Amino acid sequence: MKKYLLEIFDELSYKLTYLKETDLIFTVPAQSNHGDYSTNAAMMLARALKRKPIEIANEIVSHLQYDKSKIEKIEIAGPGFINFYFSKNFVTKIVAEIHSQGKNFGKSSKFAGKRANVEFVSANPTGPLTVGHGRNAVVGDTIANMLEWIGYNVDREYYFNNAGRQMRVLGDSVRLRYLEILGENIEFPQDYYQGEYIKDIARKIFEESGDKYKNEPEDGIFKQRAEKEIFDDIKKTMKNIGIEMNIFYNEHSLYEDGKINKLLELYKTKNLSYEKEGAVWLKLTELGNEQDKVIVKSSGEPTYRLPDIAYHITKFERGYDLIVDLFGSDHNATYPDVLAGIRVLGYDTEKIKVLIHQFVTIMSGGEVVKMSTRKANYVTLDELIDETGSDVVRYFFNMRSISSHLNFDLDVAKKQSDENPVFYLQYAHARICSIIRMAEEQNLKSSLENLKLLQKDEEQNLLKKLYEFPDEILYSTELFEPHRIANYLESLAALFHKFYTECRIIGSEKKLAEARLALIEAVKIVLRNGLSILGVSAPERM
RNA sequence: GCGCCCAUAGCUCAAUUGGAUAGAGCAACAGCCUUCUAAGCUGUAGGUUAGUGGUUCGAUUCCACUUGGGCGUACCA
Repeated sequence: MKKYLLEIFDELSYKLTYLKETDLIFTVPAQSNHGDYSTNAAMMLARALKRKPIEIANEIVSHLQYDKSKIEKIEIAGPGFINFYFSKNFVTKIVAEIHSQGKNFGKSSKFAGKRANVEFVSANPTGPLTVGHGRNAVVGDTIANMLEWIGYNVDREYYFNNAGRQMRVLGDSVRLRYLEILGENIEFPQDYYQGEYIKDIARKIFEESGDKYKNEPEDGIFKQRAEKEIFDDIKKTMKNIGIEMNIFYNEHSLYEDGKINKLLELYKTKNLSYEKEGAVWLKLTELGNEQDKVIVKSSGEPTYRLPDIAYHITKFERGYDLIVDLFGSDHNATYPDVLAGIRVLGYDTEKIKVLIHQFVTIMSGGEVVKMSTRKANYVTLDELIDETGSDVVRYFFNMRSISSHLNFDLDVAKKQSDENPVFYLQYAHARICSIIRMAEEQNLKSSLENLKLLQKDEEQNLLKKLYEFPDEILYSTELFEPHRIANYLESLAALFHKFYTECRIIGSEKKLAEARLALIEAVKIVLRNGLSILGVSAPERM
């Protein structure tokens, strides 16, 4: 429907050239008595043309050439809205389109041939993924899916650091637990990793090698083993919610191939850095930021900024058209420095999209669960998946705007009941599958021959919603807002459930039953496609 | 102090780059299963969109200030 409107307006713009002055926007009005689609173009143009909106609207409508079998009625309403009413017959045509495109329905080629890199999770291997990481993981993977749907070739990338102080503390935590198992009297510092998993790793080393490593330093076997065990665990957790990274980028490699030193030299020769109090500072104030920051400590060790900048430069070197960084609000102060450091070297930072999601609050029994990795007071993502299932986890993290704090109510998530919104969608899909099975038993098959019989409100509303799907994906993706897809699917499922209660299939007149079967098959395709973007399964039975 | 994010129905949240009468789910109340899955549907009730100003044909949306919360504000990442 929208496609047709764009066509006829494009044609009209040769006659009324002022139409080219504004971006034409067609929206689905909240009120059904405002038509199927509506545009505010006349109002938008009013100021520029210094004419009355109603007058412009009248001019547009009177010059518009359109097929009366497609558009039934055009009205001008309110301060100057132009409302379009499509013919019922035309509306039904979407069913055939969905059938022919199948699992590709909703895809767009707008960004075909473009390459995107989505960096997410990026947790250092110091402990299992927590529920806190879960939001990042799920949203990142979903955004990657969405970008694929609009044509991008996407790399999913995990950036990590297995060097530095954090990892030394990790290795030493394991070492102390190991010595503890050997019966030595140890003092375990408060700021070391307190989790049980540290003891598990120490126990494994002991069981395999006895006291062989009694005198090993912390950054030898202990660190290596801890890193491997923890990383394996992280990968397993990601796999459990359907996430597969295709690039793991090690920060350490930036040192090994000299990128860090090269960058440091570059800043120096460009006179963008200076030494003070034994440290190297980047002149960020000259680049418009609030204060200069240290890039190399007086100890000679770089701060995270320098490798972060070097790392992002590799993303440009690797030729991406779009670079997406997703992280939690605790990192919100870091990215302006990194961006400034990259921009000054001539890279187009417009290609970088920084997404910041707010924190997750875990609720259990009406109480807030406080979390800290260091203190080992957390719910792991794996525990959550075990208790609720991957679908619930993915849906909960996807269903809210990332700029909102997310309340994750463990009690609701665990319930296999109508309080849990993911089942509402899956139930719609399962119901459709069930009807199709029943129909088959009665030798009833869907047909695209008599779609024009789909005239009832419940049918028409459902059909109109189906039209919106490709637009919704494109729009949601360009805004990087996965929750819109969840919202869309919920309203589609609601319209289906209404249709289900009002319109019977088995038992209806044959031609109508065939057309309705075709309709619900189309709904099934859209539900399945939408759920697959979210990474949620579409069960055949429930 | 400063920066980013947030404040919408009792609770959790939507609201198409400023649109027409602010919508869902849960909870509450009243109904609907001898017919394709009641994990569903229908109805009732629930709002000064935190507050005050401003911008304009029009503001939940944009701007300023105030209040209340989250996260930052390192020679940690």
